[in-house]
Amino acid sequence: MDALNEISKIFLFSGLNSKELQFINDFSCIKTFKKGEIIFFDTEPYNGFYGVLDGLVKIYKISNEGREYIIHLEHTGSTFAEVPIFEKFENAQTSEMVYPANAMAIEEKTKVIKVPVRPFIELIHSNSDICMKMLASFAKRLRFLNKHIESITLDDVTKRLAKYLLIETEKINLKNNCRNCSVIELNISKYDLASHLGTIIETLSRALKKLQTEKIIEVNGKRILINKIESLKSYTT
Amino acid sequence: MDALNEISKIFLFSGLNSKELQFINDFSCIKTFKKGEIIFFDTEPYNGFYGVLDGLVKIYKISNEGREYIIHLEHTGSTFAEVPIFEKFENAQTSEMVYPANAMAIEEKTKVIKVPVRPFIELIHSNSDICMKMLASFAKRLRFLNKHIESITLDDVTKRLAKYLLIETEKINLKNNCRNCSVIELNISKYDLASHLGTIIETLSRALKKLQTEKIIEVNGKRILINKIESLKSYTT
DNA sequence: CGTAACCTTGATTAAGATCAATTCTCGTGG
DNA sequence: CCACGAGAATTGATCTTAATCAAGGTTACG
Repeated sequence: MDALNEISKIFLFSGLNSKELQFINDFSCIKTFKKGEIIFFDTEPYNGFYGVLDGLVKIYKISNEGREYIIHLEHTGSTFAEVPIFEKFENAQTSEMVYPANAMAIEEKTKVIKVPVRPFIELIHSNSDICMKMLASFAKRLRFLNKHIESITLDDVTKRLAKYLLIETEKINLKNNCRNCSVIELNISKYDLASHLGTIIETLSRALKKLQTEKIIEVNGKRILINKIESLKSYTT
Repeated sequence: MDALNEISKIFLFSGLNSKELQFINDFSCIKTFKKGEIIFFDTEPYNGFYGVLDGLVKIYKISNEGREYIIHLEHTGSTFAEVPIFEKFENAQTSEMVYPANAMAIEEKTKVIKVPVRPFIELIHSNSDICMKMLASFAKRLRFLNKHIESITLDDVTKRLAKYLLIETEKINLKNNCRNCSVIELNISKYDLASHLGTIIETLSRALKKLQTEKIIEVNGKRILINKIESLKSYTT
């Protein structure tokens, strides 16, 4: 695929003209990671943000006790690690910034683009549309995080799982343009799913079991069949 | 105080010239709330964001079971409920938007300014600086929420409390320009503090007790004396 | 003073983390 | 094609944390 075409897969860059895309392309670099490879650690000095061209990236933290939790899962088109750019803007503490979390490729051949800060700042000043897109993308993430906190604070694990399954079903329906597809193929390991739901694998396993014994879902490895979507929905209220 | 001068207390508007401030002033309205009064509910149709001119505002949600949790506490200078503006931008679902959470004044004579969406969008398009400020403010909030999730997922209540106390101490030191002020005067009720830490008042009470029996702090109503700030810090690691 | 809101303390319970033991799955090499 | 081994997932037993329930104490304020 043509490089500029590929870059425009990133939502943030999707409205740019070819000159602007070329500008991005000149300064950025594209790299492909194996499954399990680290893209950056939360100790590395910050020097640019990333966009997912293909594959799947997990953004996560690890506690002192060694427990991991996943903040975000980033799919094709998403950008990540853009927040520090604008903290720089406010603080001008350019030197001592580090990445805010760890990032790992969790699909084979995950392809990302790395955009350095300086040229991007230039671009953003010359193009107010990209600024608005950035705001929209931040707004979306803020909304997501608020929902996530709400869920972690107020819901038990089974409820959180039910919410996750419904969101995934929604996504699949949207992608396949069907209204009641009922099979979810997990694209992440159960270990990662647990950590994304703010729990551990054993507890996730029991939650899945619970929904299964209630005949709401059927689990078969990474394939989850939704039997009673209405029951699942009533779980989340 | 002069109205324009007052408006410029809002961080987002702090760099605007008097013409722009006048523009904001013409379209916005300023209102003062009593302690405990609701500013908006999460069911109301969305029609603008707010800035705190004076006092303290809690942004919170209530679960079906009636439990409350506080997402943010907004002080003078902060804006809140700006996220939907940019979701509108993306979705154009102008009609069906509601406020994302509830907002309540929790100090007497809390004074807020309400800015309607349309004029603000106009302003933001004509002034790229305000756009960058908005991005900086969103970035700050994203960072805060990520820390918050990390804390809720990985820390126990005492650790969360310790972190809160340290942040407050930091704020007070900054404000009073001293390096080791050791008395915190809580500006919120313990009920609100508990809900802000993602727990309930009884558990908070026990956590405070715990730190007190370890001689790390001394609690006297709303006044908390920090005895051993180093011990407190070591709690948070 | 009296009452309501706020806070503390104790006893009990429930959810989920931890620990430990298997079982399942799948890729690799013999 | 099968056997093996490693990582992934399940299951059970136990323990810890914090929520819930209940009672009593404090404070503020009319």
